[in-house]
Amino acid sequence: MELSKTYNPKQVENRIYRFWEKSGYFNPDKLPKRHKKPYCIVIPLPNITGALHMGHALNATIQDILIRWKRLQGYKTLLVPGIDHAGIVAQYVVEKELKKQGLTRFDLGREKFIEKIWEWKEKYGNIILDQLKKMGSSCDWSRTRFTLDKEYTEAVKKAFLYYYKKHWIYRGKRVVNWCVRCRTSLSDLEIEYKEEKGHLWYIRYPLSKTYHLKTKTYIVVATTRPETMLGDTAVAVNPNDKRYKKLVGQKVVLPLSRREIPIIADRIVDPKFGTGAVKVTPSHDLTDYEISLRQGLKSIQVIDETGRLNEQAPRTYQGLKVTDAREKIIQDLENLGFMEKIEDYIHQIPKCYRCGKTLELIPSQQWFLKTDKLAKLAIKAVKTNKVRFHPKKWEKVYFKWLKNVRDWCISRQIWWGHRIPLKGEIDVLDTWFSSALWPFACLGWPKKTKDLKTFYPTNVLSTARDIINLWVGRMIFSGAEFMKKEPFQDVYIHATVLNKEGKRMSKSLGTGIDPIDLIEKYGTDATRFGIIWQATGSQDIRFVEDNIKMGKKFCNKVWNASRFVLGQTESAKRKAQSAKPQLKTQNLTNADKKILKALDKTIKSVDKDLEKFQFGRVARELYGFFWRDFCDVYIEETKKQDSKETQKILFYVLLSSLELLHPFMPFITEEIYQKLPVKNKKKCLMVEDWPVLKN
RNA sequence: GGGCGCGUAGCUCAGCUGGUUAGAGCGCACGGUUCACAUCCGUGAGGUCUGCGGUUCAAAUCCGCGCGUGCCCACCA
Repeated sequence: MELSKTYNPKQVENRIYRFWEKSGYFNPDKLPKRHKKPYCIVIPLPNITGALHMGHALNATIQDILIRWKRLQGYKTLLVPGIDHAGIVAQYVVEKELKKQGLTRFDLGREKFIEKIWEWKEKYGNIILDQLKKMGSSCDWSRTRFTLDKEYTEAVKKAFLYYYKKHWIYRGKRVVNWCVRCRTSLSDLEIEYKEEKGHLWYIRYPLSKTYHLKTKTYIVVATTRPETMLGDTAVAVNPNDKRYKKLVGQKVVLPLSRREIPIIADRIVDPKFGTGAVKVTPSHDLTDYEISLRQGLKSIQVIDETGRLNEQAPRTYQGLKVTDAREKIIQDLENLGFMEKIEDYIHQIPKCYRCGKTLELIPSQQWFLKTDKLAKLAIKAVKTNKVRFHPKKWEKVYFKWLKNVRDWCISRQIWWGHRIPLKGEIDVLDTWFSSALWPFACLGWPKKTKDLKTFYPTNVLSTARDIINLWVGRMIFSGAEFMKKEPFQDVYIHATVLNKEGKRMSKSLGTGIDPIDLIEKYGTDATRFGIIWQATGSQDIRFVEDNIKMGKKFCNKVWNASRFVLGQTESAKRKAQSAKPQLKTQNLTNADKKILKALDKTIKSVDKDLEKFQFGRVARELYGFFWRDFCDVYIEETKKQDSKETQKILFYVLLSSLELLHPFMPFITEEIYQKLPVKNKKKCLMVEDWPVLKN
């Protein structure tokens, strides 16, 4: 039972992973009987278009550390894997494929197109799960769920109809964010703002009684979007603005359209911005829409769903794309003398979070979920400490959104997703509507399954900060509403992985690093250890490969120390050592006592810090203990002392170390364990007993 | 505009509720080992802990302001 001279992760990892899968221990039902108390984590649903990036690698490691640690402690552990159908995203990817053949989804028709996405899903949908396996994740693959599978679809239907009967879902024509490329509405959270250089155009709106410009009988409005003026239905000023007091109630004639519109007063207008007078376009601006509701203004839609000007616009602009219409309108305004001045202006432009296209705001018939009561449930859950954020500061982000939340636009005009379960409806639901149900739907809800009873509520949710509102908040209120219990106790928000320059890793920018490449180069254990080493506090991680190298060297150290102990322990070759030897305290040397004390201290702090999600700190503790205390000091000391006790201690400390290290570097520790002559050996290190304090 | 972070050795970062000569990994210099170590061990150089001010017997650690930097939110058109 000797260990090879060097550790070769490539030869070991696949074999060990298959061995674990065969053991059945990823499945809580197949764990030894003593594993009683449930401990469950549901993984953040990766979407079917996804590939593993460093953020996933970090999160996969974190979740697996927690699960393996609890499994060693004798918990009945379950890590639930799943894939999200990712409505807009998946549809976008497949549409892009079609485009290469010169086709659109409309050429194929709904049925055919959905078939295509399913085909695509079968082909690529499991890639990310395979990559999680490579990371060593001990998910119970027999419980893998897909958010569009039959049972999950039932859960979504049930949830929708429940809200519908409760009158929390309603239909209405509202101004929504609209992507003209994806041809669908988007929720507030699906918008990404991008800073762009633009202009602030100052346009003269002449007073109607004197429709001419010479005597300065006009009011100047400032706008970043002159083309929307065709849909203006008022000009608004602040009620306290003395400059315009006399004009309120009068009318102006809208240039180009030559419609008469009123000058009104509304408190939302900031007198300090621009000229203090703002054009009001209720159909294409949210603030303006709200003004129109307050003031009873009508709404004229001039931009249609394809991003072109419609028949409500003057004939010369009809059919033009928004950007072209803008050019022409600016030109016309200048020619006619309506343009006062133009300033450079940098502002945030709303973009579709998937295709990146600039969004339009247009009035549209959509389904909404009332969120006031649900938001209160979500707030209460955290306020009463039923759900705790780690680090706590993220509560602020959470509360802030929930306190200002608008009703949730849950309908999407795409084809890939859950059909709205009402007669005659052709829209599908927002992907996040289904993922909000994940912690209980993945366990079988609405059926009253054994899993649901055993594992709900789950214990920890570990995820990235950018979906605190998009996902975490919605899971919390869904759980509170449907299960009458919050879906998890602890929410761990892990650090964001940046590149060395401090920029977010991004495939499109070419700044991403593929963890699979690192695994190829250094092995999974080294990659896990290296990335977790940097996961301290909530500080974002500037990824450097040096840490992975360090992880590899550490693996080498663990391997060689094990070889040494195996070689030294003569008796080990003949008979199994007791995992928990009776150590005679009176015969111990100072070095013996010291290492045992250091081990106890390490066990204690590892437990304590894992409870607090201090993963990086634990990695350092383990590293320091094993390399410095055990290898550099104790092993060197044992070369000078010779006794049976020493051998027992060597063996005992090594075994305990392997157990402690196993959650962090599962493969190498399992491989070594398999070669150790341990008395009452378990089938896997994975289900060994977690070390206990000696004193 | 509001909010949240960050700024500690050449690089990436630890340093919890303030208290002995400020730590790790990588890198660097010197020496040793190669009978656990595709290496490892030992020793060492290197930091006015972003700047200024304050609280304190005592501050990298708490407070204020400035500078630099990153992120999130927002109905300044």
